[in-house]
Amino acid sequence: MAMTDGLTINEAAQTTGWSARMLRYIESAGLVSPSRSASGYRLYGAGELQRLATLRELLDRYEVGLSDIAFARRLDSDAALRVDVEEWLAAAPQRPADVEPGEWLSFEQMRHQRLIAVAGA
Amino acid sequence: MAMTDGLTINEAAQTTGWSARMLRYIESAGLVSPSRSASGYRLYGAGELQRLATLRELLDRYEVGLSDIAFARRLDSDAALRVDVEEWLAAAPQRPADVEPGEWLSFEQMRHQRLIAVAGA
DNA sequence: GGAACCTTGACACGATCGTGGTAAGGTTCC
DNA sequence: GGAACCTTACCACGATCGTGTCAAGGTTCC
Repeated sequence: MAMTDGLTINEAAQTTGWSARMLRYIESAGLVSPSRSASGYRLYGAGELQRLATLRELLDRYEVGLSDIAFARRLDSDAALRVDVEEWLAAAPQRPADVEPGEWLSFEQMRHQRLIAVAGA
Repeated sequence: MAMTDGLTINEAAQTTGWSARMLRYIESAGLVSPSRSASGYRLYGAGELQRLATLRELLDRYEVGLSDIAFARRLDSDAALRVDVEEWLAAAPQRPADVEPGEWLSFEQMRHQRLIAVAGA
């Protein structure tokens, strides 16, 4: 079976500027996972090549790491994580001053308090 | 002048379970920035103590790193970065098999047409 | 004025990230 | 059947992350 369904890893490397080593690494990070031929060869289609090109742009333009994009992907797929991170970030750096020092609110309590504050505002 | 506006760094460390070293590190990561006394001492108020406690919960519960939360914060404050990351992640979640060029070209338009041509060859 | 804090800066260390190699073995093509 | 690919699995290396510790100096409190 000829591999007409996409580029092999070295062809994809040539095309995108990534090294074959990095293409495997990017796959292990869960960012770009090409399909496989019957015998296990990676086959990069137009979609994967596009993603690899824009991934490079993304990293260069914003000076972020692959692990950052991997975390963003995790934020996208794990709703509970996303909500908790968002709520943590949303917590005001300054206090409404009605919190008693000494007893910390759990996430659920904090969420409840914030909902009350929003509803009452 | 007595520091009645908050806990000093070692008091905050005692209270939250973080080490004083880590409180400075967390501040350097832009996650929890206490106010300062006239002479430069960090003063942790109830809000900061709350954030430190929930930060620990967040890291433990999801096994994420401080750098991940710092990146989430950056995502929150940098709209352009957020949009570009979101669009990258949305481009091809999993195995689109055969993608129509018109679909994903909407992101970063013409610049990639050369790539697409090569991929199609 | 001394003890006990606080500050920034530095050195250190294991763990992980981002890369590159190499080795041992299977696949494709001619 | 051999050249040229591909696979996974390792070793290595500098850079950064998450910590601790220590030094040199300023501040607070008694």
